[in-house]
Amino acid sequence: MGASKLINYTEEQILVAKYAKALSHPARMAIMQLLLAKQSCICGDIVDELPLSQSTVSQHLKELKEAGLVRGQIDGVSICYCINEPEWAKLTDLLGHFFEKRHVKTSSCC
Amino acid sequence: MGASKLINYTEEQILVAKYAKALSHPARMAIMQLLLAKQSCICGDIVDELPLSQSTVSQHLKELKEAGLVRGQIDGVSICYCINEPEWAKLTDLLGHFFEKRHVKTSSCC
DNA sequence: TTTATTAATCGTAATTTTACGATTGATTTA
DNA sequence: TAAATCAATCGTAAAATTACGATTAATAAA
Repeated sequence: MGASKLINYTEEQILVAKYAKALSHPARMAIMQLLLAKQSCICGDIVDELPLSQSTVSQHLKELKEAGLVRGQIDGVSICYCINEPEWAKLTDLLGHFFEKRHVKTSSCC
Repeated sequence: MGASKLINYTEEQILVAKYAKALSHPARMAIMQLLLAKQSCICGDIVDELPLSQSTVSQHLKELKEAGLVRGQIDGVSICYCINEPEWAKLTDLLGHFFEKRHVKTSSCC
């Protein structure tokens, strides 16, 4: 009965960390807010709104896509980006649960 | 007139990104969950619960402290860690607002 | 006072992230 | 078909992150 040493992290910890990492850069936050507000947006417009080069924005978009938060669809010469709604709902649920108002029963030690 | 190019990110984007970054590693998520569940915890016990060396855990704790999410207090030879409640409330509000259920008026483009 | 315990910091190496310009590939327009 | 447009990818450099063992500093116990 000593303290059992966790060998691995929980699925929840890994998943939340993954989402948090996707949102851990102001540029990616800005992209997400843009898409959440605008419903959809072509890549060029996103580049125009950010103080970064086209290739750098493309890299950030790739990270958001890889985290599953964003989807892109060809629209002529352009690519139209939008929120991946089911995944976003999943993230909302997960974080909503994690960040819900907590009850501090007693004052903490510090 | 043409699209105005953002020179900087908003305060909200920078702040949320900062919090997200603090939570963007499974070890730091594990620490936060531990403290949220236990109210407080001495450093050694956190080390015991994680599959990492003492120095690495200390580094993660430092990052959480620097993000303002966690506070530590000397307790004899040990250090007692706990959630920084006011800051956590701030984060909860901010993220709660950001991750609140959104209304998708029309189907997205992709 | 000496020894033991606890956690922060130092030094270091490997990996990842961030950013850019240049190039490529795909599609649309002339 | 040729030229133009748009966004992904490549190549690269600089910086940050992650991890560890070793050392240090501070307190407690012997």
